[in-house]
Amino acid sequence: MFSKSCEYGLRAVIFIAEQSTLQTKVGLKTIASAINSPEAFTAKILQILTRNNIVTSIKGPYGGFMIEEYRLKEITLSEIVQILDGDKIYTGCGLGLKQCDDKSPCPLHFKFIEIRNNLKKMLEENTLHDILFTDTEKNVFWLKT
Amino acid sequence: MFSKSCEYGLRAVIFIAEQSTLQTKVGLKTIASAINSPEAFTAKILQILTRNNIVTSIKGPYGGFMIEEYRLKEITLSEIVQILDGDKIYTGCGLGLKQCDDKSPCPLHFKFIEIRNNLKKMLEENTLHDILFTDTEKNVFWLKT
DNA sequence: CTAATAAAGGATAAAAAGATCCTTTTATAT
DNA sequence: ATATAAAAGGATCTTTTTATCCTTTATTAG
Repeated sequence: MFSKSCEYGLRAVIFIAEQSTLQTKVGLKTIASAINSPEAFTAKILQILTRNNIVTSIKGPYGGFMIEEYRLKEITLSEIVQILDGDKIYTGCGLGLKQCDDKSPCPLHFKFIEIRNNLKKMLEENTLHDILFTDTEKNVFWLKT
Repeated sequence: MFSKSCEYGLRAVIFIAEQSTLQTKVGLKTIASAINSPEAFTAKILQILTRNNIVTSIKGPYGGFMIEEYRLKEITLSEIVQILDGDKIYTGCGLGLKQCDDKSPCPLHFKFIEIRNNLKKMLEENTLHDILFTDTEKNVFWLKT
């Protein structure tokens, strides 16, 4: 569904968000080991997320990554996915046709947009805050990757 | 959503199915140009689909690919997707975690399985026959890739 | 000011997906 | 039987994605 970059990105952001609610800033090593992702690759993804103002980074000793409290209710999963995977997941045809829309639909078009709209809706409706506070086993799942 | 192989495969199968209802067997060149896919790559995909008894191939002059009439109501989109992309689309965690299920769910788990189940249901419920006969502009869309 | 720490960023490498080429096998018409 | 047409299959190449390494920049404590 999502690229590896996007999966790592989402995991990283959710983890950072979680720690941020505890007023804790986290470094790359901590993040990568918590979410079980390759460190250097995760660094690249965090750079992108930093440039796109999803996370805030602080350089130097005692530095790390964090997300401002007020941003938790603003940032949606959709934004993160769009930054890391673009919008092909929202706009792409199921059969990969360039020209496929309501006017000239592929044979799967109408069945497909239904699914895609559900996904889109879900990603747009869920902010980091929502994800953190409907988590059934908060802070626990990370240990089981 | 799907890999390129799977997109080409679905397009090829739908095209072959369409032609098969007209009692017409089609060759690789015809298929690749109709569905706008790379010929040699499409050949590989058709090999896989032949081995998996989705399409029937006939070698030699006047050969080509076809789908038996009675198979049209049996073959679902789901089968084709599973053959070409495996079942990660059905079973994989949205965040890419190995261990993620109802018992130890990732933070997106319950929101995700809803989407995935919709997709699964759609692919399982639609046979080639269904796709062919709910196509709004039958035989036309291929020309517009 | 210096040493140390941590993120940023450039360059490169490895793996996977996508695509092509060429030879072999099978079947058909003449 | 032979020439030909078409799919099967092996080998190889290209591109994209995933991943690593190393140098530079920024920040902090002492």
